[in-house]
Amino acid sequence: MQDSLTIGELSVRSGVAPSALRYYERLGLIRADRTGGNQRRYARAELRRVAFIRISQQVGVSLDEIREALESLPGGRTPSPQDWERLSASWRGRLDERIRLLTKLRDDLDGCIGCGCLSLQRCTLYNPEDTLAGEGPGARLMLPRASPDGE
Amino acid sequence: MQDSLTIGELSVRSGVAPSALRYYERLGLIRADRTGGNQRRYARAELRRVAFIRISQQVGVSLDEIREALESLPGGRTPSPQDWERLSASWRGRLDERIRLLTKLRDDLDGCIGCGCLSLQRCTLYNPEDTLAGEGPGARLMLPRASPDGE
DNA sequence: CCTTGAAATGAAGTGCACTTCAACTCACAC
DNA sequence: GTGTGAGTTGAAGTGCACTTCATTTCAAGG
Repeated sequence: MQDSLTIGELSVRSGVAPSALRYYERLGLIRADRTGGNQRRYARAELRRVAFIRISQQVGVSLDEIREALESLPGGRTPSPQDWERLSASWRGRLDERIRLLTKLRDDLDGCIGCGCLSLQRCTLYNPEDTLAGEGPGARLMLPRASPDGE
Repeated sequence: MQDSLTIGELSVRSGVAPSALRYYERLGLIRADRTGGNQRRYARAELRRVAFIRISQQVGVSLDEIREALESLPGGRTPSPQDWERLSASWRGRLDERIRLLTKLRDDLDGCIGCGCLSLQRCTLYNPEDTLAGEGPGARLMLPRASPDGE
């Protein structure tokens, strides 16, 4: 059991494609040493970073924000469980918020199925102030949303 | 109060940019009549379609699937409340599933914050069988995920 | 040594959901 | 009738998260 992993090994063990790992490195999310022949060798601690990245993505965080979070880890030493705890906890509010909005949407959808409204009137389903912003992909430059009014 | 809307009016009342409305039309999600001068005029019923599109997006459905759903609406007559109810209900399972996965992620994150694991070992956070597939954007062609193993 | 599978690189491509741009035409109030 | 804001089009651009490709180099076993 060596103390470093090739990109192929890290890929298999993390479930992340080699191309994605190289991409993460370009973005500064993970790092690797190089062999004399210029091949990447990952310290075992990188496995945790990759795990953190994938979990964070499920929470709906962008790679750029994940990078910022990872930059707050201590340099020099291997991050402790407490370090990871702090990072994970920082997504907690976001996760709660997403769950809350989605649950609201579900409940409202129930209500609206009952009344069959689905109009833009005052239906709680269609409230831009309270929307799942950044949920999907799509262009980032959006016109400021006008408030919808009655049908 | 006229019975048709210009693209600007539909945009303001739906909160969707004109460019997005044209895009939806190209994809076959909405339709418009044309004036003699080739300008779009939307029937009021299109407002409901746009509302349905935006709500569906919040549920995490792609425009392509939304198009398929909308195609199941009756042609010829204006869709009834029951028609919309049926469509909305068809997203319900998906919404439930998303909420379930996110909630699981939250609970597991709590547990893992306690134990500080965040490894790829057997942490329930990192289970590809039970992932929020299709949550983010990103390329569609993904390598089949290898099962992650212990650190 | 030689072969063979793995790895390296940069550039380009993919998919989604749009937006932006340029050049032009409409519709309507005055 | 004229000006002005709103609308039209196709083509190209944007942002994110990657993948694919072609070409070349490495590493390790036999």
